[in-house]
Amino acid sequence: MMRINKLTDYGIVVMTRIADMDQSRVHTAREISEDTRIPLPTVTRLLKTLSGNGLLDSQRGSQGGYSLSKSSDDISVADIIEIFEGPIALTECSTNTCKCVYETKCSVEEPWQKINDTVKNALEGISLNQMAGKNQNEGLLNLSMNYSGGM
Amino acid sequence: MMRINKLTDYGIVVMTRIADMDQSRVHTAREISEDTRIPLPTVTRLLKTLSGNGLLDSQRGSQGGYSLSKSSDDISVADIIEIFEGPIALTECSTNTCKCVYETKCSVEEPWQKINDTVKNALEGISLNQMAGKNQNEGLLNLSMNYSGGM
DNA sequence: TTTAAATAGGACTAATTTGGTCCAAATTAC
DNA sequence: GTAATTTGGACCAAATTAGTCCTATTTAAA
Repeated sequence: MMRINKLTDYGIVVMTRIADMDQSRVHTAREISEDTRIPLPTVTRLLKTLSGNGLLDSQRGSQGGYSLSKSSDDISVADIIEIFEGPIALTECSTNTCKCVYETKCSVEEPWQKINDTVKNALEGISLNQMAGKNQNEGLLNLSMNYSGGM
Repeated sequence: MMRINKLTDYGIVVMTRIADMDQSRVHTAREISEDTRIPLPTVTRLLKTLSGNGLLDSQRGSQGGYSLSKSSDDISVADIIEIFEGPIALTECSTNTCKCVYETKCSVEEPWQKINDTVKNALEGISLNQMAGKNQNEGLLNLSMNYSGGM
């Protein structure tokens, strides 16, 4: 199905949610978990990863929490995906460091790079702002998954 | 890393290889395995899947083998990927049948579909012909993987 | 008509990845 | 000092993926 990972998808959900929240204060993991219905331990992990990679600012201690490190206009979907999945590369050959075994330069390398660039551009072209819609969308949850009936 | 699966990648290698071969005759699994260095049992499986899904014609029995079911111009990378991975859909929300749990129509749905369409178009836009290069490329092997040292 | 060379179909296992949870430490506001 | 948080990392279970193998069927040719 050529999916991005669930956690990556959750990551986007979480970021989108934060982008939709009051930017004047920080938000706790608990708050975000309740809003998104994603279990707290998982949200915790996502937020740690996101802040560890500079997409969120964190504030420790009581009254602490997370907030966007920059404007939602300046955060792309690609940014988030790359944090959870590494560089966007559909195959080994998509990267510039393709090491084909039997060819000094195999013929599929170039088309793959073209494909990959297209995909990458598509993902870089969508900002968090666009994802959020910047209108009310409470309790967003873009996955048809199992947090409805409690797995 | 947001990769397509290894088997899908192999599938593309195999199809590309066949596209580069003499179109006037059929080619056996053994022959393709030797050319690509992908182990025979795996190649066998790939070919079965590809022919079962109409991308290859097969001829049973002695002197049998596989050949492209249509011109390499008319086979896209997307065709191959979809056989191994199902419809191209980066997230559940990418499909038209997104069933968001808490929203009648969540806000991320539309951007995801846009992203997905872009990706899909990119993959549909590259024909096998382009992948093959249609010039000599013996023993192509576009994966930096472990069939050099024999696993 | 027998035999050898192929594909077809599917079961099975091992390896890897992913998803999800939990705990102890550090930090900070009150 | 205490309660509320994030930080860091270990850990396990579940799911997916990769890869192999066996048997049946088909066909060309001896």
